[in-house]
Amino acid sequence: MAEEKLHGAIEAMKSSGVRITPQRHAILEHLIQSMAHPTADEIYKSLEGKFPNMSVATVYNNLRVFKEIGLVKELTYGDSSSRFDCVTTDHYHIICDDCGKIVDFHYPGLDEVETLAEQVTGFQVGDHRMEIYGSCPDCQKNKH
Amino acid sequence: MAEEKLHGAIEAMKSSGVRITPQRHAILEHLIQSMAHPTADEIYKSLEGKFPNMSVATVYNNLRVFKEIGLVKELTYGDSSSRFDCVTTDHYHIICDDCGKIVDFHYPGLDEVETLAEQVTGFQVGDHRMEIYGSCPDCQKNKH
DNA sequence: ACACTATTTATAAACATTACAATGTAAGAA
DNA sequence: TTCTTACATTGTAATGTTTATAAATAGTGT
Ligand SMILES: [Mn+2]
Ligand SMILES: [Mn+2]
Ligand SMILES: [Zn+2]
Ligand SMILES: [Zn+2]
Repeated sequence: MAEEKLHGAIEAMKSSGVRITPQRHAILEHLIQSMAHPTADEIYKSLEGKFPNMSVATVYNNLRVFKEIGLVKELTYGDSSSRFDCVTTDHYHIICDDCGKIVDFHYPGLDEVETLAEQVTGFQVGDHRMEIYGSCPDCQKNKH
Repeated sequence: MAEEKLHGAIEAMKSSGVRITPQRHAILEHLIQSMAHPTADEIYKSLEGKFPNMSVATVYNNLRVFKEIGLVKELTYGDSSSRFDCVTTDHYHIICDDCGKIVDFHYPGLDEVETLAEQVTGFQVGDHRMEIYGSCPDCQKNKH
């Protein structure tokens, strides 16, 4: 499944006129295989064995390119680094306050909320963001 | 109304053993009077007439103190500075993609979403965050 | 293989925020 | 009121993430 996704992503790059470089391929591969919503620096570190000379700027540059093509979504947080997610379907996230783990959470889009917000505020609504915070099963055990 | 709120906030500080300094008073006053969810730097700049020697670190320090007492909530954003909100009642925000304006949006808490997330993920949920993005009435006009 | 241009690399810079140490001061005690 | 002292402020340096820049490199169509 990851194979096909990678292949599809490469096709998307080709049809957008974006060159396929070894670094791009590796970053994309890492993103698709990772379930963990990695940071730019985590990607950078995980590839330094394969690409000892790769610059961290390359990771950031390519994540921006992937975002522009729509292959990747950036999850921003105030305190710490952004995390990156291969978009397949729309989904929300639940985040552990204790260890920072991010888990996908599928739930129908909050369309009524958007509609009401439009009526009440006069904004023309385009998007929304929702995240749930709590304690993951592992961290619950380690607490008592 | 702002008067009473400020007074209540000062009482909360007293009972938490937090000293009332002129800088603290002014920062709190600015936060309570502002509808605009200011950044630390905006607060700093707005007070430089009154306190020409105030350090920006003082603003950050005190915003942290206010957060710890529960007088203020921090709204974090990936790209840019945090914004600060005097908490009265729970509410959401709608944010203009074009000019950055933040408007309060009152809506019942998404309790069913939290409950379902708990069941599905095994997390113990404590909180959630939701924001709506779009184009504010002013920016809609300026577009045409 | 060549040419053209996008991409990578290395490094410096930008920016928000925090850490630190020295100085100043709020608030309770005497 | 004055004294005391722990807490607060200030100025500056440091941190961490992300972006900008320019020179070197390499992908792609011909
Ligand atoms: Mn995800
Ligand atoms: Mn608000
Ligand atoms: Zn956890
Ligand atoms: Zn606007």
